[in-house]
Amino acid sequence: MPRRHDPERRQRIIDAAIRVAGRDGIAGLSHRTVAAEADVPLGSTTYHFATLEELLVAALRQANEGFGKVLAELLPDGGRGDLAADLARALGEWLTGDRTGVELEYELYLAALRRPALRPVAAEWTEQAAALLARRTDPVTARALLALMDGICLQVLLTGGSYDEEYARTLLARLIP
Amino acid sequence: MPRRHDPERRQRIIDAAIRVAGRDGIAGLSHRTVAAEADVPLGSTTYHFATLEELLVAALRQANEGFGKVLAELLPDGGRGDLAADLARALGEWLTGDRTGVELEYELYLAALRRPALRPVAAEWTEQAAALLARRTDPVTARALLALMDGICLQVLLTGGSYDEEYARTLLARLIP
DNA sequence: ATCCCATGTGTACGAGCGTACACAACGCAT
DNA sequence: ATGCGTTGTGTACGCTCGTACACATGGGAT
Repeated sequence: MPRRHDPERRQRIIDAAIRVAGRDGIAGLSHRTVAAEADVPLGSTTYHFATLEELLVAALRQANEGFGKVLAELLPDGGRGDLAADLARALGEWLTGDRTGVELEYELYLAALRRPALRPVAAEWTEQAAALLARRTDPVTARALLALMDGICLQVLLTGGSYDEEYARTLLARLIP
Repeated sequence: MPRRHDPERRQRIIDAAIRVAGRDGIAGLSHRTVAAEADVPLGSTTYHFATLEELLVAALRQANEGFGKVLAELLPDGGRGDLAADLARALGEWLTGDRTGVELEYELYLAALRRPALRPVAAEWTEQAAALLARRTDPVTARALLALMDGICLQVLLTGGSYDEEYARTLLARLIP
């Protein structure tokens, strides 16, 4: 039996959970599905994560850390260029190609509505993003830009339509005083 | 045995489903929970709605119709007053007191991300609201205002914080050209 | 009055679920 | 080497679920 005393067992389970949630949604996440995806026995997931919610929190937190890094790259600090254009481009890169990440992000948002345990994770993400944006504008505008970006993302995801970067740039620009 | 051949049986089931979804979330919605809430036998819900998704669609569609009416009242047609102020006030009335309606609305969004069958329902709601707003501004601005309102709602719901109407009014005003 | 069929009801089945728990294996301090 | 505590594993229990289906019932066309 290989992989006995696997030092990264816990991490492998988290990674598998992210894959499952990205593929089937949070609803498809169970101890069994994660165990199968991670190729570990059922008892292993229950050992490392006593409750399913604990596993969910760990997975979503790690997923969000990844998103934060991406956003930080797309929003260089020194830039004094057109903030609206930068954000619109960032949204574009986020929404084109593999949308797994975005979908997971909004699933976290909306799942947090019903599960208080997820509230802090969602709040962390918002704070982090707001702080990044606040380097280029005032805090109030930063939060407003985030709100508008959230709304635009939702509209794109829900209508299944395509993303119009120029449209987003125009509207974001209106929010910047 | 009362209520045999209940002509409003189907409607009563839908109403019960809305109550259940509002209380426990869409996740808490099952044939059995709805049947119990509606005080009808299990077989009755499966007869009127072959699949659970069918029931979900019917319930959310009806819930959204209600929201549409409320929004129509809050946004009188003739008004040429301060649109941003009107919207901020509408958001306030929506977010204060019983938040069941708002939560259900965003749960619909969430569910629609993963269930294509719900996509049209969510799209309907957006179209309807956009049409209402377009009576007071241009269509592009209308959609942008909706997006920003969605984002603000999410932030309020997730941070569990209180709603600042003046803050919302200021930001909405920036979007109106 | 009779018959048909939409409607209503109860029960059963198989599956997946979270969780608990007894037991196995192994690193490590002693 | 020996014992112990952490880590890993397999199985079982009780529950809820969606769905299917056989049977009951009664309104309305004939």
